[in-house]
Amino acid sequence: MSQTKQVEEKWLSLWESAHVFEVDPDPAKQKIMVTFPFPYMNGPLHVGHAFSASRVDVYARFKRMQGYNVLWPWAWHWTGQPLLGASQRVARGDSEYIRVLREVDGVSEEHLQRFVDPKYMAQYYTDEGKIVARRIGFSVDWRREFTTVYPTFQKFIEWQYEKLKEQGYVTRGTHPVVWCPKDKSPTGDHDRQSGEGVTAEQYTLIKYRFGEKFLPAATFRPETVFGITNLWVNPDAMYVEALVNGCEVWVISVEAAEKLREQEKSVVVNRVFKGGELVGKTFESPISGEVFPILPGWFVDTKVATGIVYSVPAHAPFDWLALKDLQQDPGVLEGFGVDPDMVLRIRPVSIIKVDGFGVYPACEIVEQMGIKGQHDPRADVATKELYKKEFHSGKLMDNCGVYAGRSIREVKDQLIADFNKLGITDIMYDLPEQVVCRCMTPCMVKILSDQWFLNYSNTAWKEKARQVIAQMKIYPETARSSFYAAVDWLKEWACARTTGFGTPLPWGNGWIIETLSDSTLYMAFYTINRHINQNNISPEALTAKVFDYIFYGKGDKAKVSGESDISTKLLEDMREEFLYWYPFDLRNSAKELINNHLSFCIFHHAALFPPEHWPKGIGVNGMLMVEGQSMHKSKGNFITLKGAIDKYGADATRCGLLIGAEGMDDPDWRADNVSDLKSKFDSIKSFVNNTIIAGMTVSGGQSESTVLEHWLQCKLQYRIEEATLSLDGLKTRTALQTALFEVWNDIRWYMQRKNCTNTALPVDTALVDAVKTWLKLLAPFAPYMCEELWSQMGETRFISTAPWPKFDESKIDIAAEEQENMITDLLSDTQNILKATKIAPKQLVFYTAAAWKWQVYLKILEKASTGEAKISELMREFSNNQELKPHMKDIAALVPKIIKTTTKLSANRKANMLKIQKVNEKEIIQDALNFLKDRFNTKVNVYSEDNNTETRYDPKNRAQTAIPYQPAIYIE
RNA sequence: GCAGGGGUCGCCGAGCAUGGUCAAAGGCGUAGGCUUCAGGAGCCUAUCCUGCAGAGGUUCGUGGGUUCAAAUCCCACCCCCUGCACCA
Repeated sequence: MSQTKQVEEKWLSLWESAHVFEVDPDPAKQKIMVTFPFPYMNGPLHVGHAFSASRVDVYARFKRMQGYNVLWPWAWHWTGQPLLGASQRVARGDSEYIRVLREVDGVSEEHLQRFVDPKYMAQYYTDEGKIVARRIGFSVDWRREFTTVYPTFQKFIEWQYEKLKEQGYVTRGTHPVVWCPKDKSPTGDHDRQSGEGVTAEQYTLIKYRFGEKFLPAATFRPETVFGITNLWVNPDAMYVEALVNGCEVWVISVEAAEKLREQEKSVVVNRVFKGGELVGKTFESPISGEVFPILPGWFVDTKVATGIVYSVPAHAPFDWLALKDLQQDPGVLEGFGVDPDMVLRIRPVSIIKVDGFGVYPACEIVEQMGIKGQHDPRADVATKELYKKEFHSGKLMDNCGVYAGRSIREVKDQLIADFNKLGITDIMYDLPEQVVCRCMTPCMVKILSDQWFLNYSNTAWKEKARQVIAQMKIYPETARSSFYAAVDWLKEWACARTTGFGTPLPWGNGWIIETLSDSTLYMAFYTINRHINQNNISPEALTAKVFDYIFYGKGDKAKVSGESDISTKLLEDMREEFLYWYPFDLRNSAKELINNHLSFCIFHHAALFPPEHWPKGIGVNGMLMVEGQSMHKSKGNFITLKGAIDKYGADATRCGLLIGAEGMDDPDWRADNVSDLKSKFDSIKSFVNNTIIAGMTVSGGQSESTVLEHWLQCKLQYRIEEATLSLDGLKTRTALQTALFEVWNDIRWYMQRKNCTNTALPVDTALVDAVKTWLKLLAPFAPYMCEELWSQMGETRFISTAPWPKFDESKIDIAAEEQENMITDLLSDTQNILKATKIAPKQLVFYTAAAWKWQVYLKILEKASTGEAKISELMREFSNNQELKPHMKDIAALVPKIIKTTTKLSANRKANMLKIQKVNEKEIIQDALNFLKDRFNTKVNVYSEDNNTETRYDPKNRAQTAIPYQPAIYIE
């Protein structure tokens, strides 16, 4: 077993046997409750789950170290259709699916056999999931675990839905769905063989009068009815005359008759015939009463809508092309009894004025694009482009009745409503593309009647949901607008279906609450489920009155206890536990859930809980990519969490995920980066062991407390501040970067400056403290490594519960900071010169500025930080100064130079320099001499400009160019 | 199409609210050096272009504009991601 794995197992079992993450209410402590949407158990946990959940865990661990009582519960989602579908695919022997189960999920043959039972499958993944969720180090209180098919949980859901219904949030209605006629069930994306993402589109049927009968022509653009010239039917396809809803006879395609039967229409076919029979006859527009001919259109696809299409050649490229073809080749009309002259007389009727086009946009665009005929594929492109333009910028012309002068955009909905009222239109749904069910049956649109909805259209409910958002923290803040947009946009949501796992609607016959609708309020259930699990409370005992008492404090507890067989003590405990933990402080998930799950959660809390129990914070993050691509089992880039931990260990996996992104950006999992991270952790381990722990034994705790130690401690304070602020804002990436790399860089710089890299030299207590702080800052991210090193450094308690470092103002040492700033500036200036001159140095000499220059420098700084440094003003002041007077000639040259360099300084540094006043640069450089020698691998000397010229080595007379904080440099 | 979020120096990414401190943090990669029996790791240095003295030039999706000054503000355009429903 690898060392990493040993360490992981060791600490996991120590945490668990010490019950570190099992938390009960503690009135003495402030609480934090964090949650992560329960994962759906039709497959193993993967690195995508781990990314979102790791953010939760890091936050939980951080808050725990800050002294909060932190609850982080977990559960498993079994509700819904996919588990059944998956199980059926195994039962059916779907070889591709089974291959994936074997190779990606790593399911053994023995288990696979039993996957024909969906519950077995779900239990398998749940068990596996729990093992990896523990291994990755999630600090979960497992006593509160459940799956959504637990009868006790279902009692909670029943209670929730009864409440929603009481308050009028549940409504009934009809809804079009993509439907598999064989399964007799809605076919969601997951159940489809092909046609993913396809949804029903609504056509307007304009019922043209055809004697006593009707020709319902389907369109998305009913406004074009004003520009009709003729109808198209496919002369070779089969049509029917059918009695629709017992009152009207419709002429439609055979396929359409089938489809309309599923759309709440009774359709009785009287007669079947060939479309050619219709050609040459005439019909009447219901709007104008005008009479038009029926012409042959072989392009008409009877599988689409009604198979009857009306022609608007002025605005529809296809219609124009088809008409032109007929006019140019009248021969095809033979045998239909159509007068070719009549066809030749047909002229487009323009009804829409659109920018960039003349009277007949369709004719123009066909001309412009050089489209040859109706079979030219670009005809489709032209159609799309023209439709778009007309919809957005088109205005209806005078021949459009009451709609004249209005834009299509603003008038469309009104027009459809008006036509409906007049009874001249109907609606029909159809699929824009073919959809095939997993059972290989082509799907159609069905209108489900008596469907149950959650009425998210309810304006009062929306308003309440907005209030929930307003009082909540959103991480990152930029996502807030998405939540408001989601609340505005949500409308009726079908909350029940007839198949799959889940809780039956308490009042509905055979309806099961669907999966997104049973995941909205359950966070409250975590608070009490510990008691339910531990006391084996039966589902029967969990009556509505029990929940009313626990969540609302309603009713007399003695009476409730008597009726439910739950002791009053237990009832009280549950009530208190709920009140203690609720509301949750953070719920974190991927951004794709904003529009459904997370918004539903907001809605349901708004509906059922008072403001004091409304969610306090929601976090969203991007979608995990793998090597730059979205992760899919089918793409072969699917990474299970188990696989990742086995390969890189828990710490590197966590950090590899979190270093990828924060905010709404999509993190990218790159195997190379994760293994780099793993080896980085290895070197941290060896650094702590070989340098720090070994050094501690040599030195036995010496403390030098030089400026360098102060500098290290000071820097650390900034890192603490940055990491703490970042974590409070759930900026896990910034926090990790600070905790890992920035602190590391500080420590490295310290080590270099002390010339104590590598070997087991004595280490200063300041360094030991710094390393301990470092481990604490890293502990939420890499808990296993940190526990291990923490204990190796002699600490006997868990780092997981050690106090989080606090920013300590007293450790800020601006003089130390400026000293090191000066050294780094000197270093980079020298290197810059070396690079430009390409000199191989024999000797380096630094000259620090004369004392009088400091007076000048500080005066300029003072001026620059309060306002503008004016040269003339400064010169006047300096010439009045007796000490400076002798240097006026030099000062004249110096002042503009200093002004230039000081403008480059940050306001913060200027302020610090002013506070410190003059520093002894020579001494500082003197102290850094060994370091500088090392760095440049040559002799280094330092002189002060004040020194006597004779004792100073300065062959090129550089010393005079020295400026405070910018010593002159001479390279030999 | 609609809604929300984005486009930064080889890559990943900070910065943009509150314009100047920005050739623009940090990480990765690459190159050179040290260390090492060797490999790896570690440590150091460099990494837009130019430059024999700490400097200059050209960059932040594209094109305009505001300003003494724009990665940052305004306008237009192009491109990418997420969602668009009965499905987790």
